[in-house]
Amino acid sequence: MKRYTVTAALPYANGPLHIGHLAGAYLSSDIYVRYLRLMGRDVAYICGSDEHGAAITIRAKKEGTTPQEIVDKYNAQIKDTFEKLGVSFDIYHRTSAPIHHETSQEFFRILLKNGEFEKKTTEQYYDASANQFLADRYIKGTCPKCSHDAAYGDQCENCGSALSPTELINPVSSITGEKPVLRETSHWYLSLDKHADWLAEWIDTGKLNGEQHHDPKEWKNHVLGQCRSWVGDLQPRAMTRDLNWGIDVPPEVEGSEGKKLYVWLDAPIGYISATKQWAADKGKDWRPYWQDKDTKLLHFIGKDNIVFHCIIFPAILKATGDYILPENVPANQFMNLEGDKISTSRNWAVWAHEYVEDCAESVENHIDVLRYVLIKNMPEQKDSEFTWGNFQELNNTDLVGKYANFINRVLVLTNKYYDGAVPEFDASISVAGSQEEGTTSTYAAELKILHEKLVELTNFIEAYEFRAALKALIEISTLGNQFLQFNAPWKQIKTDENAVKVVMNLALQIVAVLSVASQPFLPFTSKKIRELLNLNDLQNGDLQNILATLEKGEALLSAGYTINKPTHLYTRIPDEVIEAQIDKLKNSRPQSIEYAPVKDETTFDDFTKIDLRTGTITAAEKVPKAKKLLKLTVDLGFESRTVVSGIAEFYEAENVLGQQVVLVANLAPRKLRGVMSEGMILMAENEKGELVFVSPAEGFGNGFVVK
RNA sequence: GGCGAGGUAGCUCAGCUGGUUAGAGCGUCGGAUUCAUAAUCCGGAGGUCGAGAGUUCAAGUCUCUCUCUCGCUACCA
Repeated sequence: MKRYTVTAALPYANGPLHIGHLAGAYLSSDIYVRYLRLMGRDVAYICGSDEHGAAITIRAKKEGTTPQEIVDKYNAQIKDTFEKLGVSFDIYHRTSAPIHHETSQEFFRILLKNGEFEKKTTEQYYDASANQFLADRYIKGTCPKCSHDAAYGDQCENCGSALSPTELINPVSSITGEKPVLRETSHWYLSLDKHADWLAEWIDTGKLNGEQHHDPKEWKNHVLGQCRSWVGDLQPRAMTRDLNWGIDVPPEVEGSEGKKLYVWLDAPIGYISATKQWAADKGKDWRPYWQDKDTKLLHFIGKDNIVFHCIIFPAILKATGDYILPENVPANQFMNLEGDKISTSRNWAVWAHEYVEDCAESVENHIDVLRYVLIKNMPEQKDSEFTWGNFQELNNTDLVGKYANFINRVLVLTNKYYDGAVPEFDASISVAGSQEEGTTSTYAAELKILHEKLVELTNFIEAYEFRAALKALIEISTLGNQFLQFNAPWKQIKTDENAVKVVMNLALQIVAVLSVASQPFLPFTSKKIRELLNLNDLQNGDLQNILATLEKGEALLSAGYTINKPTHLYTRIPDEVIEAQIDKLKNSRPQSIEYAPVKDETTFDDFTKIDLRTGTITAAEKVPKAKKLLKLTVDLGFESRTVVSGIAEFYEAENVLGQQVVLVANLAPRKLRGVMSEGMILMAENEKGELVFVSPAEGFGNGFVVK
């Protein structure tokens, strides 16, 4: 392989990063890329902000500002956070950049020219005063079937009929309240179905155009599973939208006015435009990084993005021609936090930018500690869990106890016995072996073992097994600790000074290896160890160099070389720091609960049209083939009703018997999953979407009016 | 309900194409040691591998059924 193009998922520029993001796509890619560079490989590490789409417009409206200000704010914040965390992108770009707009439009032009699009014209309602097309659910009107006057453009709530907006009588825009006009709108659909066959073969066998492109066994199980479940049923997908915040469809294309590119013809192409910008900045040619078959393309993402990176984007790349396809998409699953899902709206998260500030004082070497804990718990094969208790434990045992302690004891002894100089030694003197207590070994044999351990670590990285690689790193320090323990130089120094020189020289070589091997995982620590050893900062290719040196049986630090005095790389984290973080998390309420806005004013007369009655549930059963629905029988005193209610996630059928409820008694009946529902039970819903019955006082009686 | 991924020692997880007494780290118990940030090193205990059935000389590993968790999806009047 001549070169690598490594991408990390583009963060959406409408909020800050949390630990789940880091554990998902960014630390894994950063480890991999740092490793590639240390191996002297040619690599472009690409990322940037995804800055288009409706969510950003909506957020801008909510905050009373412009989309541009939103994306400027979060782009700057995210970029800053990545830098502080040591995520070593070659470029962190943004999709609002002109070069990206041009690149995306160019893709559109080529796809159009290649006949990959199918243009479909439909009539859609257009709100002239809001100056935009209206999505179906933003249109209200009178239902042609039951004359209900508040039917939505896709469905009538009253009779349950599926509608199309053009069927509505007297349609009204829910944005402005004005009458929308019908306008023809055309969109370009990518014919994904035409690509189904080669995609299926490519996913299943790794073959592309009859040649072996990659080994599917190297892909993760859950990634392959997802892909296979999608590739069987591919439909044409619209690649344009009627939006006002995004990339214009090329203006010379007929009917392009007001059309924007769909996010999947925008965001992933951001990888390419970012590469172009990076290449231009460096005076390089971008093309080989995306078009040369000797380039290995890798997408690091979270599991929510699998389908797009494994199906849709490859289809786009191949349909455009000239482009290479990803050789692997090592997607991670999700990281939970303290037993619960990470949630932005519930503010249940450890925010990266807050950690960077908060723990700078309380946790020594805090960035690398976080990196260590997140990598150690990376959700590689299944969802994983971050807890502050585990954070403390890993810091105190692995980093302080094993890793930093080993380095510290070597440096202390070297300074004590040899005034900081790497000792000369006699290679023929045998020492205790590091592998098992009571064995004897030689300097050369131990150096060989060290080399093997290092190779093992690199193999894990090559296989995208970063947790295992990190474990291998700690095992190198354990190897060192065992070696010291078995040889006990602090005793030996009194009896056999020459043997101690062999031991200490080798121990120093282990520290030197750690200074390099740590770099992909713990870059700040690596730099500090280099300083302690009085070595230069690492250069590209250094890992490859030390592997070659060790393989030849040569030392990394030569005798007589002088190192510095030790300092503590990590320190124990006391309980108070952890308790403070847990308190912070548990006391953090959502910054703003998203209360539903109060609806438009209504009249007393309108309100009295609704007939609310007290009732009691007398029978309940689950509706088959539905997760949320219970079929209930409600006693209204004068009659009994069958009601289907979406409460099965919160109430078991047997537990609602006898439950007193308030029922909307004059609601038009509607079929739900094949069962006719004759009314609606009133429920209160909180910000988490949890439902609870709204009930009269116990024993009040059935059939009475609620007003 | 459909599809996908998971359910392995107290905790966090490894176990590739089925093959000797099921592994690691942490925690726990016991011991050694003092160069080191009460860190290190050695040893012990601890699992009917979600449940049940089947295939096989042999199953954590394959098949079927069920069950729980997570994600996507349908369903919430």
